[in-house]
Amino acid sequence: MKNTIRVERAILNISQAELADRVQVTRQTINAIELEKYAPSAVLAMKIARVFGKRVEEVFQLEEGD
Amino acid sequence: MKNTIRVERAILNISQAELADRVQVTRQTINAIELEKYAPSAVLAMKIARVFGKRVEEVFQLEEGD
DNA sequence: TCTAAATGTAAAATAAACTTTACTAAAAGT
DNA sequence: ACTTTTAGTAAAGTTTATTTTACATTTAGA
Repeated sequence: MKNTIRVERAILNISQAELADRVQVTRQTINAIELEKYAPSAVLAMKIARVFGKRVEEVFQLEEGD
Repeated sequence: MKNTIRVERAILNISQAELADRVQVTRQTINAIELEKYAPSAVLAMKIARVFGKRVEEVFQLEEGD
């Protein structure tokens, strides 16, 4: 699954650690998702989208293999 | 996490098995999510919402504890 | 340049999602 | 009433997400 977390973070100008803090996960979890090492849970995806003031589908996009 | 899968299924008039089939999981997985025994992955949540022609946030809602 | 902040990474452990098989019960159709 | 479809459940197993600790690298600022 693709995502635009890096771009959204840049817009808000917040670090991975700051985002992690706001959605209550570790910094490593945000890093792994941002680098697409794995896909988040729906709960986490929704929290992240909410921080960015966007819909889940605007931040995360399904890919072929998903 | 709450969801309106049952209602959306009723609108489309499809069974849990039919939905499971369309999003490529087992019937038990749909049943468990529908009964809120656990929350789906983001990938699955997006596929389910897509079947219903709705946004993820329209089908799934974060709760206090999430 | 020196330092601090931010990011990338990795291994081991835990938790949570999902599968498989299988059985029960309810609901709907005939 | 009988049969079929749909839904609920459960235990054991596999896979994936997330945490923890820790260290290395890059970026930015003073």
